[in-house]
Amino acid sequence: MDLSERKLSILKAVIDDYIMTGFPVGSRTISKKHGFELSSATIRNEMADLEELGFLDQPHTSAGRIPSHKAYRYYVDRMMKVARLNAAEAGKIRSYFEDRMSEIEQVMEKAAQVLSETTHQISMVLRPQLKQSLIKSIQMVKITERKAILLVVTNAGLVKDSVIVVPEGISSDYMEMISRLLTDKLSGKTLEDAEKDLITGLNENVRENSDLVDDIVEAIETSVEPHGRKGIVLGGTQNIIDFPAYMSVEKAKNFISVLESKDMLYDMMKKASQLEFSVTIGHENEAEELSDMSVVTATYKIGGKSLGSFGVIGPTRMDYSKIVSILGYVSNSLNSILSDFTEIGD
Amino acid sequence: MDLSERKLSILKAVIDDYIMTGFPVGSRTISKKHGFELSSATIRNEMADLEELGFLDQPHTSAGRIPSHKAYRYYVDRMMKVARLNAAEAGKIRSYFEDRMSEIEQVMEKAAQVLSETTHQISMVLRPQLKQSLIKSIQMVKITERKAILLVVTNAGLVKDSVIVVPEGISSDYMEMISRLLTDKLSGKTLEDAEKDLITGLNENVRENSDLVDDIVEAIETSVEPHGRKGIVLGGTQNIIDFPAYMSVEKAKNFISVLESKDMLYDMMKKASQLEFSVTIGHENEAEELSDMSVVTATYKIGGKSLGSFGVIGPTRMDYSKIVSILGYVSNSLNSILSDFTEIGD
DNA sequence: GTTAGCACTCAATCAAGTCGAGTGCTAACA
DNA sequence: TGTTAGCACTCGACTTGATTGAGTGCTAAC
Repeated sequence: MDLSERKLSILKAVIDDYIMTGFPVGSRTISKKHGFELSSATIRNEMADLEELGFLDQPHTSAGRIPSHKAYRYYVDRMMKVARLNAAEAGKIRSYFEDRMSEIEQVMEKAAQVLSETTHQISMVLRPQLKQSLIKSIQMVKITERKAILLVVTNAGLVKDSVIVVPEGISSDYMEMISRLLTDKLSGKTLEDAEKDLITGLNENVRENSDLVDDIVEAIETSVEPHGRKGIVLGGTQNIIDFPAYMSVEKAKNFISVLESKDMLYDMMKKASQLEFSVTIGHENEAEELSDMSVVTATYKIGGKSLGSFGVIGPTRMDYSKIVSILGYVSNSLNSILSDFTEIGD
Repeated sequence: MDLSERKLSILKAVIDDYIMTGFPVGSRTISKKHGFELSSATIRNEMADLEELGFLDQPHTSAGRIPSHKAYRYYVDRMMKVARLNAAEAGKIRSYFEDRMSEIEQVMEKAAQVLSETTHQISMVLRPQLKQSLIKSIQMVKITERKAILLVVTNAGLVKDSVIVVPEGISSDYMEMISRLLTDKLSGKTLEDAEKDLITGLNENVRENSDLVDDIVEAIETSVEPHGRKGIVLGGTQNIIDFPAYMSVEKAKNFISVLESKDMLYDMMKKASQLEFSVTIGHENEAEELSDMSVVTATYKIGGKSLGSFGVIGPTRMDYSKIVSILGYVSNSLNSILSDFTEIGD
């Protein structure tokens, strides 16, 4: 089935406009906004034809037209030009795939997940502040010809286990040598310091493998500041549709954007990590935006030290007793899991 | 500030009822549902007092009462009993923390995340079907006194890297021996078969360390069927609030529950993994529930073989051209990342 | 084939009216 | 003095009807 040139361009205009705006498109709009040299009446005639052919639908008599499923199909099959992504978007996608999660990171994600699913609220987890943890050892293990796993073990446990590519022909012995070298040089230092040291001090010893060194440095870097974002993991943001105060889509979006900026949450959670439990109700929240929300938090420990907090946020009408008991259980679970990471005895 | 016994129990009844139902609570409700031996009029008097004291609010003159923030605070501080979690809930929480993600799992999560954030739709990623991948080698590496990392390498790359606890006093040499033993015994087999073999065949050799064997079996188990759930990762479910068709909260919840059951999605994605790209619009979807949704999918390869698919789902009104180009880019990224996992040369 | 003109349609919006859950108050009762 | 029945009152939720205006289809002229 072939359409005339003109019908085609009108159809395309309708589809484009509707995809952009979401409102039914009228004949006048087409003739004005899309630069046709035709009057709205003419467009109307053509649109009537397109409707008869099944490409356009009319929600009701006096509304504009919207593309039918058939129109989308036609558009996808025959009219659509697939643009290349611009650099910014491509970069964004790439950066997502570039960082891996450490064991601890994973536990944080799991915690966020389980909290939101059991409480039906939005959950928040503050990542542990690892900058100051001390390195115990660094090991590289060859797993295939050109791949190795780098393990960074600190007094807060295993914080990084990432796959790195190694130059061909490196022996297991050589790797072990490097591992020992790294451990000697860095053990006892904080992750933060280690990062600096590595860049300046290591190159001489393994100059011939500077790519490898770069990979190692990068791995340690991302273990200090994973993702480079504020250290909050959110979970269950879809639960917002259960919040009665946000029946209006407008408000809900607004709140979501508050959550996503994360600054406010970060400050809150940071403060909360002082107290084993905290319940903040409505106006007690410092932030204006949260005056009809409640926040319940608890803390987790790594190596006996309270290193971070987690909790939920939701409407003041929440089942506090249940939530507190869940938080308590999760706190225990986290402490025991995280202490598993930490070795006893030093 | 102390309240009379009766006021207290009325306040508690209001809070409990309101937390349950979400509707303002009337005096009649209290006197009936909560088993008071008082008439509604008496309750009304008490409620009027409680309102004056600031514990109850009235949305408007002729409505029931809702607890004020002050009431919640009082409740949390003085009245609330924190129950112990029942076994089912505790179990659910524990099971979340029990499984770790393999490298590949992580990549899947990242893909879901980046897709939903760039397209503003709900994203779906089908986990690779690994049952049939062949084991290349198995290695255990001691990282601290009582911890080791178990690495399972297949022809689809590294599929599992989990921390396991080992009995005290096991030497690195002994571990290397076990690694070699496992590799000899299992290399060339599929993960599925390996699992069965392990349970029956290995115990004799390392009988004294049956806990260790159990851990290893479990690790391989979860790499075959991670999480034990249908193999779909969802992302960006909060984007549902941007779907105009789901302005009504009722419908939105309904759709979310369709998503969460996953059966339908699983079948769809499984089918989609045959085609490099697919666009399914509106009624073209087999499922009734999705007749006003469109699904766009693409596939990823591991070791040159198309092992899974991913895509987005949203209202038929979506920017197909942009979405297809994003999917294309993600497909390329995934292929190159996943082929990094796979070693060249066998 | 194109366009101006005009009657027509129908969702969206708003005002007025009705309904009913729940209240506060009063007076009687234990 | 505390409790209760009775009743007028309030006000949001819902219904109904009128109004508006964007956009159409059709006709007749160009």
